[in-house]
Amino acid sequence: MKTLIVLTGPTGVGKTQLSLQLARKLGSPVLSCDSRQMYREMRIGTAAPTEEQIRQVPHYFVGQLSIHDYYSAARYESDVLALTAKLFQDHDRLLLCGGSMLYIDAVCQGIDDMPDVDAQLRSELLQRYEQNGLDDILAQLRLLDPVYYREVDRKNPKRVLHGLEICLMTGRPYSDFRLKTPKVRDFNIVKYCLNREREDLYRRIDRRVEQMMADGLEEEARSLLPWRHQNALNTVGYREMFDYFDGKTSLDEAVRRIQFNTHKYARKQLSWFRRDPAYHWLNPDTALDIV
RNA sequence: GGUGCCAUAGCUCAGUCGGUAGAGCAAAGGACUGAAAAUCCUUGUGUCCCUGGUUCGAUUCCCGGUGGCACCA
Repeated sequence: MKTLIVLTGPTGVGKTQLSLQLARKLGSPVLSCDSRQMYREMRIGTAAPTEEQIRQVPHYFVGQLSIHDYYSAARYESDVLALTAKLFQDHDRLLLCGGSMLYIDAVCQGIDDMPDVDAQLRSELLQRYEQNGLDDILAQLRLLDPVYYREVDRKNPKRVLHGLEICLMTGRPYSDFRLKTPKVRDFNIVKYCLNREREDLYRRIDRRVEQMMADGLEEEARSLLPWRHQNALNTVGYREMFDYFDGKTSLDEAVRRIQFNTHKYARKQLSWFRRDPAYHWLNPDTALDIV
């Protein structure tokens, strides 16, 4: 039986470093699971693996997209499954490493079958929401899908909007598609989550942000400014720089806010991982012997 | 040395016409199925700088002290 080893943990905990060592030990490439390192224009601000690191160990799903491309957790699921089907032919164990929670779950449990969102419908609904407010959207969702209306977080525009999108696109209630039935994979999955003392983690994050600045985050962000409204750029490290370019903050403030927002993101990741009892929790400094 | 202003949550500050106080940020927890580094929800007891006075009652008013800032010498 083939095995997929999932290595995750909050941002800045040391996944990349460990994944290189583990991959070498396993003789596996790294299947990256980071929804932002996939964009080739965003190397510095996402702390993507360097060319040198990629030379040491082959990586998939790093820099394969442009910020202008549409992508989603569901596409990631099918891309990864297609790849593992191929790679498992001459590997017994493969390493999947990254911190994008939903993407990990998409691979491990699957995502219910549902049509891709139509870009035009999305922008129309978004405009309607901005003009008329969420109540207008909610009212229609209530008519078209009372089941989801009851369950959904009615204060969360993204959830509400997406529910209505699917209803309008398919003519069927969103809840008909949203079955939440876990898919069974034809390989084993072993899940590891790295963690550190909170203070230690934050210190590493803060230092990493300073390193990004030294590596040219400001220039990278400035070069992407014309496309700031692309979803890919709605990302910690870029938004704060855009605010700085707008004159809303000083550069020092922008850096501090990147650090704080990265702390927040790390906490959010931990809260997701804690919920999943399948994880084995590891200290990054002593984790090498798991394989 | 003189005068003025300030001293309240980890930080920046608001406020109490005298009845022991609240925002933003930080921090902490949670939700999460095609935008997910996104989006959304919850959590605020702190010698209100110190001593004394007035008062039933002072963080609030008054005297003095300490520290900071500004201006004048």
